[in-house]
Amino acid sequence: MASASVEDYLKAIYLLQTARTPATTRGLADGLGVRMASVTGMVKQLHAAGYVRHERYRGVQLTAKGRRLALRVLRRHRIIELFLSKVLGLPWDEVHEDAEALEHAASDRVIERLNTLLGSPAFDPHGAPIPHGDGTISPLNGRLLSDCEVGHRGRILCVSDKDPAFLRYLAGIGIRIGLRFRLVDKAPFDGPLAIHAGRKKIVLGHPAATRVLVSPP
Amino acid sequence: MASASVEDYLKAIYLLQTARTPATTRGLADGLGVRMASVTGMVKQLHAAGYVRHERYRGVQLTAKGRRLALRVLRRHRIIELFLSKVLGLPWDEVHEDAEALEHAASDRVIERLNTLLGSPAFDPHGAPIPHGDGTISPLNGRLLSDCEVGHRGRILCVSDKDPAFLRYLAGIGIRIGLRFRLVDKAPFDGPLAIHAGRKKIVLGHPAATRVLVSPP
DNA sequence: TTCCAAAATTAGGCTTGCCTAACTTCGTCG
DNA sequence: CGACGAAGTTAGGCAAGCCTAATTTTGGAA
Repeated sequence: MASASVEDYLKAIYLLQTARTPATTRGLADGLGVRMASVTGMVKQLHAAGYVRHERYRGVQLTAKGRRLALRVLRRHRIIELFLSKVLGLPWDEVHEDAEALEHAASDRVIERLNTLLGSPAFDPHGAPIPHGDGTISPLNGRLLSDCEVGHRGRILCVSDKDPAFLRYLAGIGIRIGLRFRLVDKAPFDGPLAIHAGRKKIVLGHPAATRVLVSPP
Repeated sequence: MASASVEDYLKAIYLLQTARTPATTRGLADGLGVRMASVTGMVKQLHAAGYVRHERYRGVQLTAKGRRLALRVLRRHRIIELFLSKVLGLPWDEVHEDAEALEHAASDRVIERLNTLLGSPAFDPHGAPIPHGDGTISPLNGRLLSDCEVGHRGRILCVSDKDPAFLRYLAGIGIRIGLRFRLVDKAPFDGPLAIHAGRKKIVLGHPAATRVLVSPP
């Protein structure tokens, strides 16, 4: 059985790769809240266990085995988030932390029962797809808000679950949204954005905006 | 925050004390599946943290602080067991292990929501009382089957949750039960017992029987 | 092209909680 | 009483995962 740490690292690597950012030592250290030296150490272990490929001074890449485990962890995480939100009635913007702890303690049996109880849902409370039991996952075909042109309209498909205040700010999944202008009109992918979300006008700092997927036009 | 290990030790000490057996190094080592030396080491830590009193070569005793934490852990454990059994539909004799893992990962908030979902239940699936949120617990006024005289009749009030096969064997909480005879008629509290439980005739080895509480006549 | 800051790695250390092996204490039985 | 086996403790070690400090590599800017 993989340790909770190993599971956390694989999940973090998967999430970075999925965001089309290479899984660097720096990125993992920031994402996991540990020092870079700790990441280097754990990466060696993950490599030895066959979970990742690693080229010194380059990032890491999940092997098929690593990806499989990462998706299993992500499945647990997202099913638990949905359970906490839908069944226990916890606010959708506050379930991440609890899920983070429970995902390492819940057995496959418990997870599959929760999945049944929830009706084999396709998405978690933040719009992220729930990996299937067979180790596959359906892609989201939205665009990053930060990649969109000014004037783009759509609906919020998916947001990061890491920051409760940010989640409350965006109001919800499925909300109509429009990109009004970029407050800093420099490079296309830099600086804050102004949007309409529902009836509110919102200004998003870039790091937040990169974590918003909107539906295609 | 106390570690999962600390919580497990305190829970084990509490359970031993409640069974009116002194919490010895041996008893804790057996109950927790570790070596005696490990128990001695951890007991030092528990003492330093103010959870237990300890006299060398005698057992340990919970302080008020230790008892409070033990009851919090036990509350988590029993609420989770009931949830797994009643809401997820896991067999009542198989929920112990999953609860053991989840009790260290579930936040107070999650536990209180589960408690509400379950209707603030008084007993777990094995008939054990669920400690209250305020750190108190209602006593069970039953007798240990192994303490009863031949001929005693009553209902199963509570059984240990540690051994699934044993649980299935006993059929359930509330079942009528009668002590027929002791297979070894030596000292009153020794050797296997023969009982009627429901329609079945059952032979209990002593260690199992000591974990059965029956209602008074 | 060189240089420098950021990224990455190595070396070495700390904590937790477990282990084995060796020793001490306890309590029971002859 | 005395001895012996079980219970308990101490000493020393190990693995996981984190840390800091020192060193190496990289890649972009002057």
